[in-house]
Amino acid sequence: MSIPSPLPDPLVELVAERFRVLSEPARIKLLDALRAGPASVGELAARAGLSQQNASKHLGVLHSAGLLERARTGNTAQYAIADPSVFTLCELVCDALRDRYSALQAVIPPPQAPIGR
Amino acid sequence: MSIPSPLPDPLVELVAERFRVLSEPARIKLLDALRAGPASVGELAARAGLSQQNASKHLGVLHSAGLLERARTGNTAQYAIADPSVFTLCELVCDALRDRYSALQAVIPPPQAPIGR
DNA sequence: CCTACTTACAACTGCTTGGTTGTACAGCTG
DNA sequence: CAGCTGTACAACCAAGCAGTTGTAAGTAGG
Repeated sequence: MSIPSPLPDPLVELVAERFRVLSEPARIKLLDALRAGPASVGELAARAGLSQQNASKHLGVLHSAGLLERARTGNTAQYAIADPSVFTLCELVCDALRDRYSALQAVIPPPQAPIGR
Repeated sequence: MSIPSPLPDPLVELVAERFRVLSEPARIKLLDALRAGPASVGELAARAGLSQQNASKHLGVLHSAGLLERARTGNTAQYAIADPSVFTLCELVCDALRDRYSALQAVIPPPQAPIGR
């Protein structure tokens, strides 16, 4: 374990910030869209079902967070994954969610889909 | 890869929600405090440097998210980690952050600590 | 029974931020 | 040069949430 026991405050902030960047459905969709490979803003917006402005905004957030790389080629901007660990994070969460809900499904007489906040 | 390619919307929501729960420094501190083992609200509040009400509130959030287990014994409430995967998540983020900042340190003539938003 | 203690909840405030709208800027094309 | 396309930025509105304050409920102890 290379992590100090009382997490220093600055590290706590950075970790929370990283999670905050990933806490938005639109950004998860964009990252998901990037699983198919690098693409332009318009292409990603289409894949994720977002407006061009909204996609650009969220891509900017992901880029400033260091999760994406940007490459401008002529008139278009190519975004690509800069930190592949985000996929590992998402997979871990998906596994945990699957475990949780399968556990729930084993307990509840399920009347309907468990989705609904 | 057991994860569908265009992530279904409900799953996207759940993943984002999980990250949102982890996107708060106070909650990261509480989880960090729980690395030393289960403890009462007051104890955790002290460890994390939070007020009792604030700690209770955030512990409630973590509990509703399924990350913590609650056990009331007499007058006190014992909270414990229910989903150890959160630690894996935090370690992954810490590693990624370390990589990122070491990469930055290799580029920048570092005048000072790179922490500072 | 009365007091002290621990936990949880409700109300309030201020800040942050997501999505939209409008627009500016840069590059390609004819 | 003019028009079109792709991208980014700024301003606005509305919703959500963190932290505080106050307090209620439940338990243990004298």
